[in-house]
Formats: sequence, structure tokens, C-alpha cells
Amino acid sequence: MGFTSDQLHEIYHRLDEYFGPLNWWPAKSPFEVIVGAVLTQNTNWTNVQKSLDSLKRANLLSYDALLHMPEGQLAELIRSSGYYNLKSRRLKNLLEMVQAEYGGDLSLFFSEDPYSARETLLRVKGIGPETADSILLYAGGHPIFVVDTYTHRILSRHGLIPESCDYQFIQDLFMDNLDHDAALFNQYHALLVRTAKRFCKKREPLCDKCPLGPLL
DNA sequence: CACCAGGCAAGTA
DNA sequence: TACTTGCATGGT
Repeated sequence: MGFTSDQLHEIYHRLDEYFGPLNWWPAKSPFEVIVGAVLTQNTNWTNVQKSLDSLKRANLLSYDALLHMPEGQLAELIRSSGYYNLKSRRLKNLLEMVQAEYGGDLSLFFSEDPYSARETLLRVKGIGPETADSILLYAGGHPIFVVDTYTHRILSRHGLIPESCDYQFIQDLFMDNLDHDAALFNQYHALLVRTAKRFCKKREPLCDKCPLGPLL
């Protein structure tokens, strides 16, 4: 396919000029980013924010509090995020891994080589590629590109990739053609999400107001 | 009322 | 390997 690194750079520059800096997941602790990354699986962020507020209001948004909290109590506190039983278990799986393998030291975990850390995250039940990569990029500051349904939708709707390509293919597309720069990957992913929400909604045709243009 | 939202794992053939 | 289904709340 005629997909060049020039096109990936062009997309970035058009969106960056249109939206400006989006400053995603700013001023939050790595721990809070991790919790949010699990809670937001297939779920609107406003629902996740309610859960984070509940935890914070109860003074329970901390590594030790969540690690030791009964699974059922955690489920109640994150109820608004949906799939709360599942996500309670998934959060605990993640914290228990950090406890067992890094003695509960998150910064030690993030000091690992990002590709090793990614394999470790993917071994945790409930942590898939998008959640793992969000944690590595937005909590760990590692230059790992995050792919999501929006990324897939924008590229496929503009005819740049086949509908059928998988997570790894799309991630490789970005990581093989862009500098491995965490700030760039952060902003690029945020731009794609913003663009999809405004101009590339599900079950709608190609939008002629998209800053990428109908043809790119 | 139907549909969507920053997924993932388990089951089926 | 390639589909399908369960998980669940809250906003539009």
C-alpha cells in the first residue's frame, strides 16, 4: 500500500495545527493514570472520572489502599465505570503483579526497558495491548504508541489501511515511521481521539469538515 | 427506546 | 485462525 512516513507526519501536522496542544493525562500521578487506564476500557471517560472522584473522596485512591481493599468494596467504589466486578479484579491483578515482581515500587517497574515492561503487563489477566501501552506511555513516559478504536477508524475510513488490520500492524506503522518520542506519541494519540470524537464518529460517512480533508 | 463509550478474555467451530 | 459473547454504567 502507498502508505509513507510522509503521510503520517502530514496527518500529525494538520491535526496539531488545528487543535493545538491537548495535554493529555496531565499533572496526575503514574498510579492514578494506571487506575484510569483500566477503568476506561470500553467506557466513557466521564464515567471513569466519577469513579476516581469516589475513590479520592474516600481517601482510598492510593496504591496501598487498593492493594489491600476487598475486591467487593473496590467494585462498589468503581461502579460508575461499568464492568465493575471485572475491573476490580483486573486492577488487583495489576497491583499484585507490581507487588510480587517489584516489591510495590512503581518507579522501579517503569525503570525497566519498555518492551520488557510491555511483556510483563500483557501477562496480567485483564491487561491487553491498549491498556498496557497507555500505561507505558502516559504513566511511565515511555515512547510507546497507543492504538485504539479511534486510530483504527480514522485510518481505515480515510482508506489508508484495510479494515481488517490488527493492533500490532497499526502500532508498527506509527513506530516504524516516527521518532520514538514520548511527547510526540502522547500528543499524536490525543489528536486522533479528539479528531474521531468530533469528525469521525462511528456509523457515519467520511466527514468533509475533518481537518485531514476528505482525501488527505 | 437504541446506541455508544479511549477492551479483554473465553468459548466455539 | 476467525468469529461470537459476556461484562455494565451513564450520557445522548
